[in-house]
Amino acid sequence: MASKAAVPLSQNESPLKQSLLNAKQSHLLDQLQAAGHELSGQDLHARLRGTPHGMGLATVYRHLRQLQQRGLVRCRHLPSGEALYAPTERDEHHLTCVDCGRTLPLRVCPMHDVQLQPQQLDGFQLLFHTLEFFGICPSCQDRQDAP
Amino acid sequence: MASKAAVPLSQNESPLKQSLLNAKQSHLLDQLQAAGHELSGQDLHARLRGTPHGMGLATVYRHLRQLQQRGLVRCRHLPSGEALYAPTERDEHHLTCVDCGRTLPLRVCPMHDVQLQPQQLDGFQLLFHTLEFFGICPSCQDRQDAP
DNA sequence: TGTCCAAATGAGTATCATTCTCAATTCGAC
DNA sequence: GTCGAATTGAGAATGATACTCATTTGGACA
Ligand SMILES: [Zn+2]
Ligand SMILES: [Zn+2]
Ligand SMILES: [Zn+2]
Ligand SMILES: [Zn+2]
Repeated sequence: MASKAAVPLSQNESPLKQSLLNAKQSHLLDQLQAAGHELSGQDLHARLRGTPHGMGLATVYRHLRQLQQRGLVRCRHLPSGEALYAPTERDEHHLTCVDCGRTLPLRVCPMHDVQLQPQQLDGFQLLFHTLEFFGICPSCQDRQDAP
Repeated sequence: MASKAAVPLSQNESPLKQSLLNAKQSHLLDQLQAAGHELSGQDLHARLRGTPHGMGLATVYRHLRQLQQRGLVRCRHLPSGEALYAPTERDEHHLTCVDCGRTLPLRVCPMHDVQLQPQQLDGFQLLFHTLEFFGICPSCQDRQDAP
């Protein structure tokens, strides 16, 4: 993640992002995009500490909420209750073991081309979705069969 | 606890349910099915208090976890962090406003007939899924347009 | 450049759902 | 009835997130 040539805000920066985000929000989004995987609020706070873009924990959570409200970031909750954040542009979901908690990323989003009926939307402007699968992983299946 | 001859457990009781659940777990599941909508752990504890099926909060959460591990119950987390539980047999999902939090139940599950590729499952035994949509409700759209 | 106000910030504190601890109780087998 | 194992629940601990409020920042304006 180190760096992309000093260009703080990436090239794929959208007009939306430019017009609506302040510097700290952009840094959070950059961090999430660069990480390549989900991060918790605490993770983000820890990663930015010491860098020129460090910010307080309260600010991290405040901006994560706003990024969600703009549809740029989505979060899911682990069974532990911890919330993990990811950019919505990365349309990834997971398969999680209800027993040991092991998590497996899915390569494609099964909702990719499924459309919600406009009548179901009831006027809502759709921003993003969360989709998670739960099951029992192979090793937990074995443990259950022969304990 | 009181009696079981009296058939407190409903007629739709499946073999799975009979063989794997104890009395308290069945009462929790019955309560969730009877409610017709999602309930939090606190809700369940409050509803059962005073009835012959009352149980401690710790027990409620313990059994909710086990019901999830058996694939009989699923939960989703509100932005507030509160977890809401529902029976997996009720395949319902929601559309939630990221601004005011208003929630709209969807009538049908868009994943209903979408199948996950076996190769994606990597040996997992699939139990259930969670799917939630997020957007901006009509009244919050208005407020944003003309503040 | 100096003054002003509104918005943004963050250290510390509060909240609150969930989990943990462990002594007491219940269950089941003999 | 007795004994060990499993279940239970009251209360305390945990931990992520939200809140408070005094301070800082930033830009408009003179
Ligand atoms: Zn597992
Ligand atoms: Zn998706
Ligand atoms: Zn709204
Ligand atoms: Zn569904």
